[in-house]
Amino acid sequence: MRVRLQDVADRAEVSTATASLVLNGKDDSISGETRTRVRAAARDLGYRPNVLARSLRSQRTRAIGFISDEVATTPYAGAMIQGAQSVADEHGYVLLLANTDYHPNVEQRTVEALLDRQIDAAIYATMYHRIVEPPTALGAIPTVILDSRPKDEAAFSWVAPDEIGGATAAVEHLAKAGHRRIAMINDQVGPPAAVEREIAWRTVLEARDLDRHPDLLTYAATDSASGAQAATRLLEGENPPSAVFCFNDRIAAGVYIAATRLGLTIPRDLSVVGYDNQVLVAEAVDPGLTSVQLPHDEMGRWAMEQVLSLLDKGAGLQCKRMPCPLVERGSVAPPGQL
Amino acid sequence: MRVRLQDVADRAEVSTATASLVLNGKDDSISGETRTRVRAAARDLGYRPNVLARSLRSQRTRAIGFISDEVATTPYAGAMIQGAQSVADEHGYVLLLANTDYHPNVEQRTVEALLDRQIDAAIYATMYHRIVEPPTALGAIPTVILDSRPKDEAAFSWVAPDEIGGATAAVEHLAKAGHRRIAMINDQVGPPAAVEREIAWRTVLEARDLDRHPDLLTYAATDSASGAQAATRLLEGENPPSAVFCFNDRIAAGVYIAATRLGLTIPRDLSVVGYDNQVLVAEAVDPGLTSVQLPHDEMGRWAMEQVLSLLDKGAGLQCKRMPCPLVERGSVAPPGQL
DNA sequence: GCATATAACTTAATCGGTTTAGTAAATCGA
DNA sequence: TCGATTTACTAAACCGATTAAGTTATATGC
Repeated sequence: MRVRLQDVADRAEVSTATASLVLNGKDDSISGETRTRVRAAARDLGYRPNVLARSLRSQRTRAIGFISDEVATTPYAGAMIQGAQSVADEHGYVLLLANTDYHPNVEQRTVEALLDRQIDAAIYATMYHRIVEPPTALGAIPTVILDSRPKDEAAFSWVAPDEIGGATAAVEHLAKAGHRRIAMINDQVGPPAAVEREIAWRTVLEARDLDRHPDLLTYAATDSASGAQAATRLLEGENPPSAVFCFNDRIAAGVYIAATRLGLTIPRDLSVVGYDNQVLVAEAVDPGLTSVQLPHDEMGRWAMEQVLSLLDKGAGLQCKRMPCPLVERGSVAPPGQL
Repeated sequence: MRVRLQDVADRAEVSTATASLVLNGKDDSISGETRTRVRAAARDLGYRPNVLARSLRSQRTRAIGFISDEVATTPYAGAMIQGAQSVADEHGYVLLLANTDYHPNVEQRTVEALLDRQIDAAIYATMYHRIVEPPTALGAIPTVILDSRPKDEAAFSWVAPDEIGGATAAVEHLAKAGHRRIAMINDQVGPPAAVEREIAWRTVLEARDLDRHPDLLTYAATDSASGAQAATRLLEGENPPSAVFCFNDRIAAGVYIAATRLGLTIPRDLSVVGYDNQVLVAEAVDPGLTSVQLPHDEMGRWAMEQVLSLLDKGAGLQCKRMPCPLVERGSVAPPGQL
């Protein structure tokens, strides 16, 4: 059986009230002699407070619900949990995990289960950047949206990747290398990330007055096989690009496959930039893939920090676009003389 | 303010005792009329029990601590959390996350924080298969080890990948394709997974009386660049293999890179099998990499099921080697005439 | 007709803390 | 010297449930 405050109080020959006051540092009116006696008793017995009991009384659990659609889809998205978890830990908070499985009923049930456990606040996370509408039950507690944007942007604090910035950096990087025919292979499903990256791509083409032939934009599913198909279309077309900006690294891997099959060498004959900076993919290809990094860890940390400042300081809502840095490897070179 | 049992009782004009009995189905001695009144009141008010209060009284929180060294290293290891989480969810349990950061002090602190919250049991997980010694504090509650083996194998329930089975399947697959010179590139650090996979490789070579030249075994760090170096050594040596079994997919990706640079085509000139079945890597290369899958999701589920049966049925300790199935893609063919 | 069993509740203790209000003794001021 | 503070504690309420032990009215047995 665990040691209770009562046991400490007994050993120090004081009441539980006194023991509690001492151990919580509210001991202005406790004599020094008693203080040391209580502390010694607690130490000797190895006393640890029962957080449940304390929470029941104080109406604060120091637990944060981490609700996400799933944990494991995108490999490095776990870094968001990691980031959030470590900030929570630094402040003596704990993370309660829950999944929605992309299903409103499950979500409803799961959010209620967390609220039943009296979580102080919640992080509503998604494994990829999209537009979400958190369940109304979460209105009862501070909630921060992680890696997505709420339908009503003014109702929540949120953090999402700066897709425009990341994609702009990628395309600028290609343009600065001298490319004038920069194609894009985008996600055919068209999530917000795809829309924004496409806007950025188009904007750079216009700003620098590069080739804007409609053939330069094509779509694929987000796997390497589809990426290879799309790249083949581009490269065998009438106006093949000298560089390709891809929605993600898997598509970019497909571009490598297509290029090799067509006898093209990267980066001599074709430059490629991906998105996500999935190290596993980016380093599995030769030469390494230059890619834009999604700041999962930073977003997770930011979200938790925002949660805590909503809780502690009663701060106001905030939203943040987290920068997506370009990670250079070997897949970009000046255009050749094809 | 949340609706309390007291509010329900008031509305139904009964005591909280009666309300509690009705809502928990222990209503043998409650009249049908009262039953419906209480249930209606609960429904009308949207009553949800305070799990904290219930747990304090019942001494069971239905919370399981999930302690791991880190969350996000190996991309798909998050599938372990996912597996554990979904089983927990099915049984009305919740997961409390904690990290050890591979640091004994952090581990100590973090485990105590979980115990202070009165978790019913714990899963002690690692992001790769190794030998662990969980903190003694965990002796107080049922604990299952996930993706590792305890130093004292009889002291805990545990589940780890069946490395021998997986590696045997991989090497047998190559042997059955007709290869007699099957090399292995193993992890130079030598974790248990590496030791066991090497034993399996050697055993198949002996059982089938294949070439066992010492040059056929070499070591690398577990990234593609090191894999490429090791593969180059093998392929430029005096007795190049016709097939390579790699410790993991990243090394295998390096083998592709080396092969291509040496003008060899996979699988015509060289067959390759990896380990981990990291889809991102396996599909980023051309042809797709045949690989052995680590059963993260299944192990996570098994661990949680074991935890629950220790809790509910007071079952005994168990340990389990989870099968690692071979996933065939296009990197294996009969040996050529080199 | 009276003790006893049963039905249908309620009272109050309990889980393990925190905190407000209160008390007794020591100290102070005039 | 006596009321007013101050010091150093403690008693008891409280958080929101669960549950063992009563309580009251009605039904049953003989």
